[in-house]
Amino acid sequence: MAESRPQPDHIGDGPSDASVPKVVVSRLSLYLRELQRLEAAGQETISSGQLGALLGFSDAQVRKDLGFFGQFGYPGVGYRCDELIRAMRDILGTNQPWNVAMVGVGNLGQALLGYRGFGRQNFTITAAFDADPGKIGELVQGLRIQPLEELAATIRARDIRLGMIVVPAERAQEAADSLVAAGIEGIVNFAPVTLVLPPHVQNVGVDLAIELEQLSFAVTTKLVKQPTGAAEPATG
Amino acid sequence: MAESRPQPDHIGDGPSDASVPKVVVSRLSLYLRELQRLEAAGQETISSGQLGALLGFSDAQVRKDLGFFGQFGYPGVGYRCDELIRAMRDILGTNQPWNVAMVGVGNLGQALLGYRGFGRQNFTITAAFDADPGKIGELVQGLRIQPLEELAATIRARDIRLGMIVVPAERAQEAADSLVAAGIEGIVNFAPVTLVLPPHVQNVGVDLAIELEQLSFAVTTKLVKQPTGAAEPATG
DNA sequence: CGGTGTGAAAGTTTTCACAGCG
DNA sequence: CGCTGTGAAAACTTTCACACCG
Repeated sequence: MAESRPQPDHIGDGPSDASVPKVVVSRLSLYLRELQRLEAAGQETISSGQLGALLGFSDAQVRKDLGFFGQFGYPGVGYRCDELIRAMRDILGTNQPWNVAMVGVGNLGQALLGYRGFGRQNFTITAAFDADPGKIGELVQGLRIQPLEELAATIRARDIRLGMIVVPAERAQEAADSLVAAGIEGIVNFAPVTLVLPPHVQNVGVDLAIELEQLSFAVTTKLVKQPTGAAEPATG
Repeated sequence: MAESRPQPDHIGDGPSDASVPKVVVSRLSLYLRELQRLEAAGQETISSGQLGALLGFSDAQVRKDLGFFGQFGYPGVGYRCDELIRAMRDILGTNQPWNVAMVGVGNLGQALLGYRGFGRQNFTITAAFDADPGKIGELVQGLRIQPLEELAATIRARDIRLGMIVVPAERAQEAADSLVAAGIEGIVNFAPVTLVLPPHVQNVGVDLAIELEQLSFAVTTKLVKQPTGAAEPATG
C-alpha cells in the first residue's frame, strides 16, 4: 500500500488488493536498492526500461511489479526517484524503524552487529542474547549481551518484532521457540536447518553453504536457454 | 571492467536433458540439507511425502523436482537417504571439492572464514585478499591475508573457481572485475550492489538488509502469495 | 498395500502490444 | 514524441490423478 502524496491523485494508493507474488516483493527490494543509489548519484527520474536494464529485467516486468501497488509514473517521463523510493519504502515497511533481536553472538553474530547496512534501511539490533555465561555482560558494538532468560521480557519491553537466529544448527529450533514464545513476528534464520514455526510467524532463511552450492551447480552446468529480452537479477 | 547485463533464469541441463528451473535447484539444496540431517539421525529411507512435509512442499513437487534429473526412488518404499544424498551432491557438484577466494576480510569476512558450514559441503576458502596494507600478512583462521596484487596469480595457481565478495559496496564492482580478470567462474556477492558481469560468470547475491526488508513486508502485509501450500519453507 | 514417475490439467508469472497521456 | 499502465497471450510451474511396481 503506497502512501498518497499531496498532489492530484497521481502517486500512491493502488489496488491495495489481493496477494502479491513473493518474487515481486523480492524484486521490489532490488528496485529500491538501485533507486537509492541513483538518487545519491543525483538522478531525478528513471524509466522502467532503464531501471530494468540495471537489474536485468524487462521494462514490462518493472511496470507490472509496480502495478501491484499503485500508479507511480508519469507517461513520457518515467518515475521520480524520490517519490518512488518513498513509495517502495512505504510498501516494504522501511519508512518505519524496526527493532531486531539477535540470538547467538558468535563470530557471525558479532559481524552482523557491526554491519552498517541494516541501519540504512531502518533496522536496529536492539538486543543480543547468548547462552554462553562467559559472554553475558560483554559489550559488542555498544550492545550488552544478555542471557537467554531475559529474552522474553526484553523483546516485549523494547517493542522488538523481528529476530535473527545466529546460533549453531543444533540450537536453532530452541532459539526460534523462545522468540516465538516472546511474541516475535518474523525471523531471519542463519542456521542451516528448517525451522518449525507457527504460521503467523514469518521466516526467511539464509544458508551460506547453500548459496555456494547454487553457484557450484550453475558453474558446472553451463546455463543457457533464454526466451527473449532481458534477464535476471543479481540477488539470489 | 565487466560488461553485459545480469543473467537469464533457466539453468543448463540435467542428466537427461531439458533446462531446469532455478527454483528447482534451490529446492534441491533444501532436500539435500534435510536428507543429510535424516541420515545422521539414522533414517535409511524417506518418501516424497515425508521429505516434502519437512520443508513445506507437496509430495508431487518433490517427485517432479527429482524427475528433472533422473529416477532415484523405489515404488512402495521411497528413496534411500544415502543414495539420494550422493545423487543430489553429484547434481549440485559438491561431491567434488571447491576452492574459494575471499575478497575483503573485514568483520563479516573474518566470520565467514571461520564458518564451519562451508567445509561440510566441500567448499574451502583457500585464499583471502584485502586492500588494507595493515592487514596483509595477518593470519585469520590460519589463512594469510594477501594483497590484491597477488589475486590473479593466486587464483590461477590454486585452482580457485569461486569467489566471495565481502567488501564495502563502493569497492564491490572493482573486486568483481579483478576476480573476473583472474578467470573466476562464479561469485557470491555480499555487498549491497548489483554487479555487472560477463554472462559466463555465475553470480549469487546475498543482501542482508534485503532479507530483513522481505520480513518487514511479510510481517506488515499478511498477503503474500505462496507457491506451495503446506508448512513453512525456509530459504529466502 | 504404500509409493514412484509422469502425462495432462490447473494455476501463476512473464511478455507482448497498444491505448492514452503529458 | 517517449513512456506508463494494462488487458490478453504466451510461457512456465505446480498440482492432479493414475498406471505401474515391489
